[in-house]
Amino acid sequence: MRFVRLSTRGKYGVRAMYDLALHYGEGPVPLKATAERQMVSEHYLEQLMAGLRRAGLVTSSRGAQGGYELTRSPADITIGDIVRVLEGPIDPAECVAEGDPVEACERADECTMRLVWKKLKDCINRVLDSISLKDLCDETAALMSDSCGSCRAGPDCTRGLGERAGTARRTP
Amino acid sequence: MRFVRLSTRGKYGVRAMYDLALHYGEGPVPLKATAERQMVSEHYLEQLMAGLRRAGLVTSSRGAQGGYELTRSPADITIGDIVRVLEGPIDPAECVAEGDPVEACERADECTMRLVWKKLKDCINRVLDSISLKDLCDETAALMSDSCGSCRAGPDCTRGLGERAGTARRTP
DNA sequence: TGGAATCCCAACAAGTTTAGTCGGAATTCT
DNA sequence: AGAATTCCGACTAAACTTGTTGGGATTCCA
Repeated sequence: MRFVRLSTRGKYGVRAMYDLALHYGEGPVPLKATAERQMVSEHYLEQLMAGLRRAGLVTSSRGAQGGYELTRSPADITIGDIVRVLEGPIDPAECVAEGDPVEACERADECTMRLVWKKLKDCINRVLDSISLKDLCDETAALMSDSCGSCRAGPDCTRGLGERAGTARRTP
Repeated sequence: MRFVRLSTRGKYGVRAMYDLALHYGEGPVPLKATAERQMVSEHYLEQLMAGLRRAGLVTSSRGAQGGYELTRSPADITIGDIVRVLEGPIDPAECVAEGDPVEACERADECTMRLVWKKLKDCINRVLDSISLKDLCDETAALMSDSCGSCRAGPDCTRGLGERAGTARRTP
C-alpha cells in the first residue's frame, strides 16, 4: 500500500457509514442493503462493521429486521473517527505514535524529522475531523441540485465540506 | 503498512537527503559515509538513491572519491519532493490521482468522498512542501543550542520548521 | 598500470499485509 | 418453525516490504 493511500477498509468503511447516515433514524439497516448500494462484498463489510461496533460508532441488532445503526447523530461522527478505527491511528512514524517516543527511536529527542511527522499527523487529523457524516450528506445533496454546492468552481471544488455556516462539527 | 505510515523508503530517504544537505558544497559524499551516520544498510540505500537520482534531486559521480550530491541548494528541496519520489505521489484514493477520475471510479463525478480525499491530499502536500532540507538543518542546529529552536514549548513544539522568517521556501 | 573505491543493476527471498472467501453458529422476528 | 440477520474464526492468493546477494562498470590515485 502506498503512503497515504487508503486501503479498501477505510474507503468501504466510510461509504458504509455514509450509507447509514443517509438512513439515520429509520431503524436498523441490514448490511445486505448497504453492501448492495455501495457495491462491496457483504462478508467483507461484516468484518469492518465489527470494528466500528467495538469502537462504539454503530450498534447492531440481530435477527430478522435487524441491522446496523449509528450510535450518534451523523453530525457527531467525523471521517477521522471512522478512518482511525479502520486504518489505525494516524501516525506517520512510530516516534509520533502513542507511547514513549524514545522507546520507538533512541534519537527521538534530538530528531528534527520527528517534528515534521508530528506536524503532518496533526494536519491530517485536523482535516479528517473537520468533516462529519452530515457534511458528506449535505454536500452530496448540494452536488445533486447544483454543479457545486458552495460555488461555481466545478467538480473539484472543496469549499463546502465542513466549512459551511451552521454545519455541526466537533470542537476539540 | 498503515495508512499514512511512512515506509522505511521515505524515512531513510529523508535522512539520507538531510545528511547530504549537511555536507552541501563539500563535493560528493560517498554512500558508505551516509549509511554509517544514518545507520541504514548501504545496499538498501543504494536503491533509494537510484530513485532520487532519476528524479533529478541528486547527482552521482562514480569511482574513487565519488559519491552523491544535491543538485540544488537545500533550501530548494522540500520534504515533499523527497517523499513523493520514494513513496509515490500523495493520493489518498485512486480517484484523486493523476489521470481521469472517472476511469478510476465511475461514480467519481457525483462522489462527495472524493472531495474529502482531495482536501486531504492538498493539505498533506502543503505541509510537506512547506519544509525544506535547509529548514531541517536550521531547526536541528537550534534544537542543539536550545531546548526548542523557536520557543519554550519543549521538544514537541513544531513552531519552527518552515515558519521562521527568512527561511527560503518554494512558492507554488 | 593496477588496484581500491565507488556507483550501477538485476535477481532473489522471508515475512507481512491486503482483500477477500467460506462455512457455520447464535439470535431474533413473524 | 423458518427466515433473516448478525457474529465468529479459519483459510488463501496475491501483492508489498525490507532488505540481501552477486557481480559489473567507472574513476581516482599511487
